[in-house]
Amino acid sequence: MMKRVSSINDDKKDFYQRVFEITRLIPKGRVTSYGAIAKALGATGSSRMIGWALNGCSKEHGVPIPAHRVVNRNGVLTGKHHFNPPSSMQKQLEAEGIEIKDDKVVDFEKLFWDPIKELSEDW
DNA sequence: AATGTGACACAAT
DNA sequence: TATTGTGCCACAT
Repeated sequence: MMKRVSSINDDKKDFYQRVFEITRLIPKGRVTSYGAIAKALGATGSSRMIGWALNGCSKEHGVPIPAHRVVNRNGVLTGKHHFNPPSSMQKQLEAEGIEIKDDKVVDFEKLFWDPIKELSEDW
């Protein structure tokens, strides 16, 4: 019988879990975008859901979710207002060596970490 | 049940 | 290049 593989699962419930997994996989000092994660999950165009999922990450105690490494496709820290304090997002990024200028990630393209590219190795 | 909102992204203007 | 409108899907009221 088919035991559910972690990679292939249509349960919506796992969608959030999937987002957490990928977010957790973001290497230190790197960033990714909501759209990239959505695409990696096969939910292209549903990038807004990523934000919703991450919104609950704060409540997922026990597993640290580096949500601060997720920004929009423009490299802007759009979700900083959901941190407390909001400035902590930039602070954490800077602590990892990421430079922030005007709420934007410097060299975003260079620091961008594509989940699909990484996941395609094993998945 | 319907409507509005949201941590986005893309096309058109 | 910047703004605006539309699509997307889940959740709150």
